[in-house]
Amino acid sequence: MKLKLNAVNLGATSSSADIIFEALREAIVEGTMQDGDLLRQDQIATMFNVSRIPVREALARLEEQGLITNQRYKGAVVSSLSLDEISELFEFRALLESDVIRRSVERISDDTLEEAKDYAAQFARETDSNQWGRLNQQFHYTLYKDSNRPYHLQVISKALDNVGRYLRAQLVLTSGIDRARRQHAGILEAAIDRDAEAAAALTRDHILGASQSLIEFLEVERQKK
Amino acid sequence: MKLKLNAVNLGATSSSADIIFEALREAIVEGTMQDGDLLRQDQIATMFNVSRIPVREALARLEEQGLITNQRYKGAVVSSLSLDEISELFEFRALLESDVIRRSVERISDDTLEEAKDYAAQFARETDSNQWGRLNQQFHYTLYKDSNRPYHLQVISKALDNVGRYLRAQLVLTSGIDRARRQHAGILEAAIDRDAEAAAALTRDHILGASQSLIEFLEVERQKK
DNA sequence: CAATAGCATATTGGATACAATCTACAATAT
DNA sequence: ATATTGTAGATTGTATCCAATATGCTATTG
Repeated sequence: MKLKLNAVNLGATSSSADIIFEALREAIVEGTMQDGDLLRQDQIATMFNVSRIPVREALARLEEQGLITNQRYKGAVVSSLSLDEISELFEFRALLESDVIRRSVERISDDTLEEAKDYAAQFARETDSNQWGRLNQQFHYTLYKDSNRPYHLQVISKALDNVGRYLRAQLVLTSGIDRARRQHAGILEAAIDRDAEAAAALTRDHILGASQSLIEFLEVERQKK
Repeated sequence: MKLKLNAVNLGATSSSADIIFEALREAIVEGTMQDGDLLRQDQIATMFNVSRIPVREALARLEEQGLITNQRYKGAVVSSLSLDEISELFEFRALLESDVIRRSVERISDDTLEEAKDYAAQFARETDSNQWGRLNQQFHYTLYKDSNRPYHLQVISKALDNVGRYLRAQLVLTSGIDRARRQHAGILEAAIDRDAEAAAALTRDHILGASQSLIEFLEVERQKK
């Protein structure tokens, strides 16, 4: 007989290391932890009420992602990116994301379009700047998801993690959010028209435009110091 | 006064975890360890004469790279890729590598061209199939290195790690190595002519061609089981 | 007083020890 | 005989402990 019980796969539960990794990753991506901030193993271990062992495993994975830098016997710091590195990351995203959206729009479903429309609307009306990063990402991701390119999406996601905290800074500039809204509308329209080439070109412009205004902003910002 | 001594940066020395990570990575990429092989922490620890702690950190990093898969309380196995996943990885490489070689050839130095020529010659005359993978990679890398795109190269490198063991299988097919030699000559010629577009197009064909013949090979191979 | 050496403390890297969980096989029941 | 339960050994996850190294302060020397 079939047991009537909503079971969860306990074998797939997260280890402490998984949970700590996710928490630290999010803190870095969201900007809660800033460039150059020190990560003390003991301090993190105490915060999560575990020993340093799982913390170290989480740190090893974060370093592999490029989010932190480890110096033997000295400790780990949140990586900081040079303007050149940031610029390269945006060009990387422009290349990949325009390719992915092209393939996605070619086969996009009506349901996915509805979902994207919804996120675009939420993004347009959201006033809390802390939500912008997440909503922006959800909008774009929705438009990519029918591409059937899981590896591409994973790589895009990692690249986004590495620029997330800088992107946020860019959106908070009022012109940043306004332009993002207009450009989202344009991309969405191209997707609705099933015009894959237009969607790809607009996505590319969207990313490179954000890059340019971010770089200009950071040049002034970093000059100050 | 300046001390006359060739010092090495001891602060940058590798931890045990680094060394174990590299060794395992190479074993997987080179195909010494096969798809589905189990990685026992204790066994690896004994081999390297350390405790399981650094082994676990190496495994955490390998999993982050996608080279192994970890199941809580069960252990780690070398990841195996479906034909779809392999196919996607080659398309990913085609996209990125053609972009990178385009930028690289635009500004390629004579020294770099000489180096590439040398690797192409070595690859053409090499009879030991164990060397093909390495020489193939060195040839391509040389042609990419003037691109000034370190992040792109790093991502390409990781993608290559994930298909390395399959690529090797493809090259060993006689038609694989022959075609690779011809195509390398073509790409090299385009680079010498500073024809970035041609180099990009040929690189793309080279990668997608290898993909197609590999997939055909694996379809037969996997059918057998 | 400046520069250096010596020392104390903090922090990381790794070994050992133990707890949680899995796996395979024996024991038992139907 | 087959299915289920119990148990032992193997393996992983984590805590605790020790060693190696870095950092900052104090003392000493010229």
